[in-house]
Amino acid sequence: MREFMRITKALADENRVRVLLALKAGELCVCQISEMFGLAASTISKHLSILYDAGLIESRKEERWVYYRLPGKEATAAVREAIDWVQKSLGGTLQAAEDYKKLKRILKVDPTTICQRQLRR
Amino acid sequence: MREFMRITKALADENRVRVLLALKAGELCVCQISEMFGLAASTISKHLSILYDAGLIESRKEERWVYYRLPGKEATAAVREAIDWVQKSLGGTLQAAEDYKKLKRILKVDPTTICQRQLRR
DNA sequence: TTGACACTTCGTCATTGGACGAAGTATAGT
DNA sequence: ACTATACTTCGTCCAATGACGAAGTGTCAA
Repeated sequence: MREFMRITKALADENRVRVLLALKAGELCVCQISEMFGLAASTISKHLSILYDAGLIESRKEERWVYYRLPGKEATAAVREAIDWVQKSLGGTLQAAEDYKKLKRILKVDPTTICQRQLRR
Repeated sequence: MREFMRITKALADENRVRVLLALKAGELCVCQISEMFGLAASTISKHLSILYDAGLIESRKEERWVYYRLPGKEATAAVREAIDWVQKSLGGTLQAAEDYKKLKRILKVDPTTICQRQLRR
């Protein structure tokens, strides 16, 4: 029950759901997600920690960056079903399409440039 | 997206999830649910309205009572999958078993008696 | 070793959410 | 018609949530 409620609470925020949808395309670092949503890095970091605590994402540290991704097969059934449900319900929506478009633009540039660009605002 | 978020927010409260589990056993009126959770009728009514707005339950008025139940086949895919996910993830938990036990005791008495009993506290 | 940078944690603030009781609505029984 | 009852709505309270910037941590480059 506790695990399940952590998942439902994690899914009860639109930005976090959009992160899950975006990660379908592959792993992303915090600054890329931050750029994508136009939210402060600290805000994104908090969202990611909530998704992480729910088991909905995994992370990997490489050099200066922390990359987040969807979990593999070691995920619990509840987690796998939650992610499938999100993808199935929203994968084809306008919001997902727009996010994906924006994401592609961000992925064209390497992380270093993206993150430096953020500082200039 | 809006429909989906209404569902996830509705599922982000433990009491509401427990209501969904309880409704697996059949339709229930507000006073029965109120008795089951030991919460004020107004609180339960609010919870039920949130589940209702998300499409996760339906209602039927009969005489003095309003009965709530899980939706039938006319429910959207997102709703059906959400309910299946809840049942599958939590149907076998201790919490669900305890709730079911308490529910059976409540269902033995007819609604009139239950609701009158509440007033005496 | 010093500075830049990616990220996290902390403190603050405004908003939302869940609880209650009181008041309002609708229906049944006398 | 009046009262009781089942539920909903409203107003209020406190706790939880999401946003931010500032400060802290760890890593890389000069």
